[in-house]
Amino acid sequence: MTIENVYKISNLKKVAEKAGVSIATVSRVVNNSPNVNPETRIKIEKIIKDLKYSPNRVAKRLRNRNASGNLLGVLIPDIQNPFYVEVLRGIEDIAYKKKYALIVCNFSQDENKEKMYLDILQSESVDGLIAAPTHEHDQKVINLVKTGLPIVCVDRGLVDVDVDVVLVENRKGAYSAVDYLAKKGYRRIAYISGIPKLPSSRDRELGYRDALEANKLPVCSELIRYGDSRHESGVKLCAELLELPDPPDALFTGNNLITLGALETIHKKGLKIPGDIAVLGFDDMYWSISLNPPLTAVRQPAYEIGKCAAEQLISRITNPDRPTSSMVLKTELMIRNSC
Amino acid sequence: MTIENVYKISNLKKVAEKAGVSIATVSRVVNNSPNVNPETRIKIEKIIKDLKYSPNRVAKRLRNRNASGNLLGVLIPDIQNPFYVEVLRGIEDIAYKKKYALIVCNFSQDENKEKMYLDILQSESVDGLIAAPTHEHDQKVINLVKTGLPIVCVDRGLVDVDVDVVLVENRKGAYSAVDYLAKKGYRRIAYISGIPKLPSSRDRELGYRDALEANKLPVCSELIRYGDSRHESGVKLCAELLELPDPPDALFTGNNLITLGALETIHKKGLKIPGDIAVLGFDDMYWSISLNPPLTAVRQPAYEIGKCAAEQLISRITNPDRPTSSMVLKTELMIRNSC
DNA sequence: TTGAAAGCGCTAACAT
DNA sequence: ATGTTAGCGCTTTCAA
Repeated sequence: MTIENVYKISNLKKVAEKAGVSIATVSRVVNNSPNVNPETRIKIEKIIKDLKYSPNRVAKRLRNRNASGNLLGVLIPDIQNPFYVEVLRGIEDIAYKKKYALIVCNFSQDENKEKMYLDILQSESVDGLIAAPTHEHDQKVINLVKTGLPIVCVDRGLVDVDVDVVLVENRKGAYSAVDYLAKKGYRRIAYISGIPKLPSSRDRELGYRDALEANKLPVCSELIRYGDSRHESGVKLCAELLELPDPPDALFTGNNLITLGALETIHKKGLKIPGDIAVLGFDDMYWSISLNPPLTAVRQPAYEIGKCAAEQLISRITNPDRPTSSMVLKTELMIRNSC
Repeated sequence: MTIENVYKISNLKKVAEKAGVSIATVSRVVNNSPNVNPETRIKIEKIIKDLKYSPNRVAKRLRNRNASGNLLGVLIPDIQNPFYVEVLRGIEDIAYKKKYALIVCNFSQDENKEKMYLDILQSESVDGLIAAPTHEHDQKVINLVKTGLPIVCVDRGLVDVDVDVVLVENRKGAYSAVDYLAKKGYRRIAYISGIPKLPSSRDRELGYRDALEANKLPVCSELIRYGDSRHESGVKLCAELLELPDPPDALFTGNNLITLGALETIHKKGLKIPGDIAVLGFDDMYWSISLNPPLTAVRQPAYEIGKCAAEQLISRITNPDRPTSSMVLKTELMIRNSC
């Protein structure tokens, strides 16, 4: 393998020189413009191969700020959360298929990072953005939508602005979970909520309340706890619940990180699941079945959420005047042995 | 259209016009060049703020292909593996601190994707790359190193080429695990390896064999199984092991995905841990303690790996002539209740 | 069918 | 201290 084969720094000019044509013609060949003499095309294509020419994405984007640079931004609140990883996988697969590259930005729930990444994404002239904003009033994302940049929100929408969004039926999903618990005979069903300012958390709480009511079970405010969406709040709030004079006999956790935290507490106390306390989590994980006992959970179709979002986004980029739409995907109760 | 005009991004020219100076002067202000009149600077800074000017990263990179565009590439084999997520977190934190943006590319063990992302990264003129190559002979990454692009490898090195690398003591880590098992009295200790062509897998196997020998335990080939690094191979190979005429009394799993798969099989068979079979996994996870029983595991300092790699990379970018180095980080045995 | 040239936004060498 | 300008690699009129 010679050095020339390894270095890959050729550009339009070099190809043009070698072919004895202008860079415009080479550009036309590269971009499959019809107005090229077939013979010229063949000759140039060969040289392109020889020189291992491949277009410089940066120059292309600089030139065509408003055409497609085949670059999408993805803004993720917490890459440690397997839910978002799964969403990302869905996005990646569609992007790969449609030849888009991704700039993935994880802001770890840090609004300063979020702002920085949003600025970078804009500065990089991405063609579009898939984002899970920190909340419905996330002004930074709202402003970006107002610039006209194609954006699709996942998991939560945005207030005061028209934007494509992909959601799941949080309320119904929570209802099905708590209803299942109630029908199984559990009477004191607790709920640990994720960040309460997220619409998804509120909707899940609504579903929880609906199901309690439908099953003629009282809503006890001491059985509802509000955390952030971190592992630690699951640990702590579950402990509080368990130390209640009249502790719950079942626990519905608002998201997977909270579930994991709650499990930690339950195991630490040596409690049996579901004997001492039943557990049902919102968010399934590919290894929920590896838990002991395997966890019953409300599955969000995370991979599909990612796919849909990417498809929506690319469709909007292609056709910016299409009216905004919101997709709502169904959840599924994965029944295993934790309740 | 009007909306787009309102939020139109400003550039050097606009700032220069409004300030009545040349774009060069504005550029000097932006880049903190000393050669600018303090009064001019103040005036320009105000206008920059008013116009919400921020430099266009794409133009900057095109212009300075070899200077710093403050952009790093990260190539990850499997974002579903919590180990890499943790590494990524370490990289992110350093990058954020040093004002580098990241293009994160997950190729999901797909070599075609890997190739595409490598091409994209190069085409995007990243300043440097942190990569976990598919294996030591990964020609695509080797070629990239040969182009002179600053690269740091994590988790595995590269053969035939001089490159910075950040590793952990795989052999020692595995030794400590299996030695612990042996000292606890387990006699038939099985090992499920990850992809055997990875140096890390081989080193862990070496550590396993060392420990067996040191404890005067025979090495039984039927107790060593080779998988890929996926969940499914843990499921399947663990089942094979358990169906042996003389099944193992302890299981050492080569990475976290395999551990999860093995756990799934063990629970499905209704076996007790550690009574029926002890389990010790390579790779700790932040929720290992949420498992039942909490998992004893060899902790790799994944976050630190990411931090070190990012620091190494930035240092190499700053000083390309520094000799290559390899860092080896220590592992830690996290003793819990699964053995 | 092809080429010449402008220009995307920026930096830096050179000039003033 | 400040301005002028070439050029990074590309696409796209406009001309020929």
